[in-house]
Amino acid sequence: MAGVLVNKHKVTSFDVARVAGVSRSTVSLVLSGSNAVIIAEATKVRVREAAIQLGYTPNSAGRMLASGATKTIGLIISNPELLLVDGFIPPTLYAITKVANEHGYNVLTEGLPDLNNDSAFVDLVSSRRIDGMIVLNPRTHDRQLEALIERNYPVVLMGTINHPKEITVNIPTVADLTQAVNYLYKLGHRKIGHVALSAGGSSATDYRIRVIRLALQKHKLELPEACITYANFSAESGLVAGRELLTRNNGVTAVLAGNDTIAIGLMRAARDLGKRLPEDMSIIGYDDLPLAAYIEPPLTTIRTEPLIQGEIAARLLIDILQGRPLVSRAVDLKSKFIVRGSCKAV
Amino acid sequence: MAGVLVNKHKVTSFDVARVAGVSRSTVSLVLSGSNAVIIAEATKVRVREAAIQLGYTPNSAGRMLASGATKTIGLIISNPELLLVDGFIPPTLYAITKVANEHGYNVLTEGLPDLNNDSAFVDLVSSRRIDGMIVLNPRTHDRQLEALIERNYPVVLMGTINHPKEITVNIPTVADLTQAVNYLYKLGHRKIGHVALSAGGSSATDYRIRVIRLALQKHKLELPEACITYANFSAESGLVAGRELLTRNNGVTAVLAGNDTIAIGLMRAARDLGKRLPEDMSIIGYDDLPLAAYIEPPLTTIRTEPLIQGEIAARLLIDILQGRPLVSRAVDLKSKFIVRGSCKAV
DNA sequence: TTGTAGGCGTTATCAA
DNA sequence: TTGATAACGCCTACAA
Repeated sequence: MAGVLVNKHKVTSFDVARVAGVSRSTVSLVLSGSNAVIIAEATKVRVREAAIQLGYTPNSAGRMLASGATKTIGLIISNPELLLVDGFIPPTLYAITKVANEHGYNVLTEGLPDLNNDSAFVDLVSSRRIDGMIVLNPRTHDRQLEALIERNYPVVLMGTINHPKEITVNIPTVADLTQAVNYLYKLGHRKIGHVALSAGGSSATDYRIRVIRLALQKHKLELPEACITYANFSAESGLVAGRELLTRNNGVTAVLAGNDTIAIGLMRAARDLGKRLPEDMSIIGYDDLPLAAYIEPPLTTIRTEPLIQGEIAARLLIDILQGRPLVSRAVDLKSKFIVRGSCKAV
Repeated sequence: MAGVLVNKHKVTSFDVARVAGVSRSTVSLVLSGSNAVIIAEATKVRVREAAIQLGYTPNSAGRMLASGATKTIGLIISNPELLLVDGFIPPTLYAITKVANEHGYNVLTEGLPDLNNDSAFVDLVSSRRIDGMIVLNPRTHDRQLEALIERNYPVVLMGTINHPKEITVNIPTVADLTQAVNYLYKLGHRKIGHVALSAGGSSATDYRIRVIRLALQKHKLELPEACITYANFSAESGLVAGRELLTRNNGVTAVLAGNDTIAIGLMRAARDLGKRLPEDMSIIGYDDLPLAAYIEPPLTTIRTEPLIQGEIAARLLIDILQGRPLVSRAVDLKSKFIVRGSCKAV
């Protein structure tokens, strides 16, 4: 009878109890491994053997209903289309799933369909389908998200909506973007452009523009609107926005791209306009995709460590769910400026 | 009282019944929108209003327990590390999540930790946490997976394990790989190499080598082991395996790469060896990543449509779950050979 | 057309 | 140290 993989007939704790000659409560006590009550070793062994013999696995719905915990965390992806073009989400998802599984949690992935709709996570929460959630790229004025945070619902944000009660893991890349700007300055660049990550109004995009401006000011330089165009995460959008930026006759000799993918589109635009890279145009990316080092020219960029971010977010949430004290309510990670070959002195 | 987003106090169907002046069964009937029984319009309205007023959402655990359905599908990722380096999974995940949500299903993502372990999906299945599952890159000799298929458990494979009872969506790229080989032949290449997707023994890898060999035979050409090296999905592995292939003195002038990412690493290897692209070396990728068109040189490749594959897999599974007849138990999709600029006549 | 009653499989609370 | 018993919240016959 060994080797039973999946049982066709439902076997319940009652069956195990019968075979082991104990009550259902005892079965539950033994199998959930609670240390609250002490149970005779012999009984434990009998129960476990019966469970294995019968191929018993506790029914999760029954367990959820009785215990009130789902052992599931929700992963809310604010812009699911980014899965198609951006490199940040997949490693994040990997890290979160890994940590969650290690702690006995499952991950339920939910993409938000569009801005106007009632956010799908409201349903997950109120139907008690998840114990808590991690929100990727949270939207700044999401009323429903704010309401959840205000009620102390277990939420960890990857990114920030600047709510006083939020719990967040974030990479404030001030230092690195500044470093990147200084680097370009030292190479002699005086007209620096920016192909933004997405349309203005998004918090990440606006933040980076602010930081770049600040860094340029230290060198008495500016970032006028004429030196910015707005892409939309993808290489294709980088090509379009890049072409616009480079044909504006603004004298730009170096460009900070919103992410590595956009940088690749931008490179294409530059080449299409007859520019040699990096001789005629210096380009800096953002993210450090695994392939950034291998493209031509190897991309100088800013590494944002999605793996580590995801891992920390998951740990934070699980700490909350298990009632452990938090290390910190706002974990700020360090990014890193990676110099490769896509920039050159003027 | 309107605008209640999430209720602190649990509100059950009993409360709704009380407020609406009906019984709990009526509440259930109305809210689950079953057409089995006809209910007076006025009653429906009263129930719905009461539900909204109280901020009632049915408890999913209760529902699962009573109905036996979880409205959740499991997405099993056989090699979760691929999330870090390969471009195929993210769009697949996107498509599956989208279709599932549209049909009222949630998606539970589960990565398989390693080969020796009991596959994690066994637990998902036997604890009745999911109604069915989609398996990405299924492993050829996974006994547990085979057992599930034999018991007619609802599983859709993306890829194949050659089980007579499997339900699968697959892209047999014979035609395109052959076309790619012919294309290189017409350009005058007579020594064609291959940087394989992964170590030999994997079904996708072996399949492609077979197809390439067959195509070459038509031209009286061969693919000896000296002209193959084995990468491991990533650009980095493509660099290493590419370097090995190109330094073997095998006279190779064109290479088929296991995927686009590997192709990018291979390009790096070629450049590092002083080769100009595409003049000194023709390269063909596989997948058509969104950025394949933008790198330098633009990558000639084979498009595998992960979006469409994911969508079909999800539809198939939902059809099964809802008891609809299947269009087909083995959906074969067409890939497409995309000519760009990474190949040149010798 | 609506209400009653029972059951789904587990955990938690007592009492023994 | 173990066992009864009562929730948990919903669905579904079946009866009215």
